[in-house]
Amino acid sequence: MRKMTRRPTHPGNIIKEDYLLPLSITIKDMAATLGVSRKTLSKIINERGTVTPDMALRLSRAFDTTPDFWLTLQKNFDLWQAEIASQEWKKVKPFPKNRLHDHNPIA
Amino acid sequence: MRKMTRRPTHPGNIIKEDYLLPLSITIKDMAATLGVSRKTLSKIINERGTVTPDMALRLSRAFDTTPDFWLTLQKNFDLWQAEIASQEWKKVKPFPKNRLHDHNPIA
DNA sequence: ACAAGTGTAACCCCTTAGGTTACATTGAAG
DNA sequence: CTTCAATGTAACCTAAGGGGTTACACTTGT
Repeated sequence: MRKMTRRPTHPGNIIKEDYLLPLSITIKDMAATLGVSRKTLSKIINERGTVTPDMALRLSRAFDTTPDFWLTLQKNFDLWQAEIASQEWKKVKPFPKNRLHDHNPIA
Repeated sequence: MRKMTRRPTHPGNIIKEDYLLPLSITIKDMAATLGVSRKTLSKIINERGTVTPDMALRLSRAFDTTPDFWLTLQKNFDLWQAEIASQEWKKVKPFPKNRLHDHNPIA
């Protein structure tokens, strides 16, 4: 199991680098196109906001991508955040593996 | 571009079918092992709760899986929910592709 | 009958997405 | 220099939701 050591790319960074700047469009106008407030898009682009499922759908429409692309970026970012936000989850003790068959039905 | 799929598998279903039942453990005990309340785990198993990043980390520890596995299941479920929860996102008009260089072949 | 496991409601606290409005700053255009 | 659009952001509001506890009704195995 690979552990993530560096901060994952925030979806806002992709929006900015690959769409906002190349298109030479303002945040204000892009927000209007996406049908969200300027604040919402601004927060995401400045990596202080979250790409919600609804936002991912809007981005996928606007930029001809998959909503999954955006949500995966956000998921990886959220996971990285959760890993460092608390250490409580590390106290969880694993169940004995000998009783598990991973994703196979029990014999 | 894949469209409307069936209702994605909820992570709670995986927990139940692949771990709870094979291990012959109670929700009460599993919740204790995960370090969450019975209510929280019960909701997830009955597909009324969400696997949060923190919960994904706990599940990954308990069942020797990756947190990503659980979060991806939840992400797909959330996306499916968002698609049918509202139609507003369909009103978003795409930006002209001819000026983008992202994941599409350049014209 | 009894006890355990369970779903769930009621109630609490806390966080957060997203909208509006307002304000200070920046930068470009005049 | 002046003007103004764009921007980041704070303040404020609403709605939603996660997660905890407690309590209650129901089911099932003993």
